[in-house]
Amino acid sequence: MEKNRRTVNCGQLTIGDVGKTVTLNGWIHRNRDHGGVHFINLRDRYGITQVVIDEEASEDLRNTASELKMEFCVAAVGTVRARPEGMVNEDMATGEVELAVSELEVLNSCLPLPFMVDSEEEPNENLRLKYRYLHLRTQGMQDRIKMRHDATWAVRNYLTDKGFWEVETPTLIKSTPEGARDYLVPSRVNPGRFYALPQSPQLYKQILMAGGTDRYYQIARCYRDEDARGDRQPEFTQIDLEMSFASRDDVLETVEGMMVKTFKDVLDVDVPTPFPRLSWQEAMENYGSDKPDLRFNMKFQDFAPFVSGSEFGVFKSVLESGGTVKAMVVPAAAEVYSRKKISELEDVAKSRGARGLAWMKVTAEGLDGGVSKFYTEQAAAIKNNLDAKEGDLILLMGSDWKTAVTSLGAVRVKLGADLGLTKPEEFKFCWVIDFPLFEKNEETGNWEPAHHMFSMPQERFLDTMEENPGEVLGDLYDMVLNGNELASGSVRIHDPAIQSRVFDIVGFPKKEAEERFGFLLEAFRYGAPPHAGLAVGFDRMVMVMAQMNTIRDVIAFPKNTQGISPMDNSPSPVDADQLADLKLAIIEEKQEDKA
RNA sequence: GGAGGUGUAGCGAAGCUGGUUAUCGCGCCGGCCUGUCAAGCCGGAGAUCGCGGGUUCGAUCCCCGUCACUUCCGCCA
Repeated sequence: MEKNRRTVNCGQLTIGDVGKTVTLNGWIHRNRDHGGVHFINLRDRYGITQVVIDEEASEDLRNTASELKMEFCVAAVGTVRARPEGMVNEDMATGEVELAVSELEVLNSCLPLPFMVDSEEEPNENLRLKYRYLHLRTQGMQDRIKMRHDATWAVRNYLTDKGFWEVETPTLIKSTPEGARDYLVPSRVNPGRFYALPQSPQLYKQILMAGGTDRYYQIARCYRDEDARGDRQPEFTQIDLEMSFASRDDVLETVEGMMVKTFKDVLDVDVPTPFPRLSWQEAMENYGSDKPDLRFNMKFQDFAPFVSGSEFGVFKSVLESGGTVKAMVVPAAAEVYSRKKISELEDVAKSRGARGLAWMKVTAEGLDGGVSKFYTEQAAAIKNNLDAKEGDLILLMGSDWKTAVTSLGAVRVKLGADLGLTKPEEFKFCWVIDFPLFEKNEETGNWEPAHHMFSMPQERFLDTMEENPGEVLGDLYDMVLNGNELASGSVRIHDPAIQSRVFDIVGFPKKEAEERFGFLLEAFRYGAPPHAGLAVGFDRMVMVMAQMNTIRDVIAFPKNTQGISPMDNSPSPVDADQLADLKLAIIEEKQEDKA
């Protein structure tokens, strides 16, 4: 390699380099053999340079050139020359020049490709993952991997400027079964015992606060053994941070600044601050989601005032049983949405537990179609009250509150996509705050932490939180971007007395608490400072920045939805010896079809 | 665990209501070609239509089952 090592890269030659003798290393991107003259587009990470083997070239050289195939890795030595008049390629950074080759060395050949590295058409995802090294060569992946790097760089710069220290925390930790399932790692030295991979560095970062670190961050890998989605896979990356003596607003402002800096540095996009703040209640009432997509409006409105004056019984009984009836006006959708398409929307609502989806279309005269016949008398009032205009579609949802808003919320999301209201190049941040601290488990009737047990109840609930846990709001906050939950955090409990009361409310035995995270509780008894923090889903953030639909497109080596890596075929069985070392045995699943 | 979608040469797709020699583009192989840049022209190879069963005179097409991928629900402190 020493001999034909590159002296320049494939993206840097310009007209000013004409006459120089240089060496390029790269891949055969395109190969155009005209019989006489032979053109090669040589590609590396930095760009593409046209390499020319002239007719006058030596037989040796011409033979070598004719052997070249797609994605061969080669070294080309030659002289930079200006392209002939009229032959300049305006679309190439190096389009004014070309390399007249004097020596060509094949550094490595390439098998026939399973798919075209340069194609407009992407092969299916499984193939992309199997041959990840090839897919990583594509411009799209190169751009996204760079974007991801740029984003980490911006984040590290910003947080360092703000006085944060990056501290690593263990990845072999104690298993804490609440929350997501843990990935377990057996201990050979301590047979029968297991480490867990961290779902987040939560406990450690709080202890860092107790340890006087004051401001901590970490670009941390986290692991959760749950089924994958487009925005979720077994291992993912968080920008985890925590601040001592900080209020909620300190954290929100710090993170807003981090987003501003990151979007500016990486995309040259100016993100306006402060981000709008919605209470969880508002988000649910208006958008039916705790991660509302604010790129389009279509807020829900209360339809209850029109229910009693109508013969439509379904909504009446909903209200009588304490439920909610919501209306959503879809602008200019009456024409586009046929019965069939509305029934598709209804299916979405049903998948979220709704019994149905009522609708009517707004005409110049009044209301038409669907359930409109029940509301003819109130048509004018409805139009006026809901601010619905001719050609609009009104969707109505009646159910218990939670089902009503969440199912209509799902419909809203689908409409946003179908109507082209969710432009990927638009970035609408918001904060969702004031989450309930406790949720009732409908099956057991017990109170459970909505986030985790270390989040602080808001001060006004402190005296009375035992009386009605369901009404207690926590100092919790989520950052939402374009309908994606991008970050989540809270002000933490640092007072052992309050912590103990929270454990009591969720019925978490003191003994068990001491066993699981006694070390944290103990730390709090040694003058731990008040602190607050949050974690940003880094993969999701880069996904939105790169305008992709799945985090797998911004992760170099992702797993598929089955948790499998098609490239290296993990997870895989292990040798009996390995299991024996760990004192583990595999339980074979029973064949149930034997009768 | 559940619901939907997809599965046709190496890749991306077409194949409408059952009858085709299973089509097209890219790639691959061979040949021609002095200025291309998604080069062009001529020729060629390459497909048990995911797999298994069924209906039918006949199935890529219809039905059932199954597998893989994917989207969503459940799950994700």
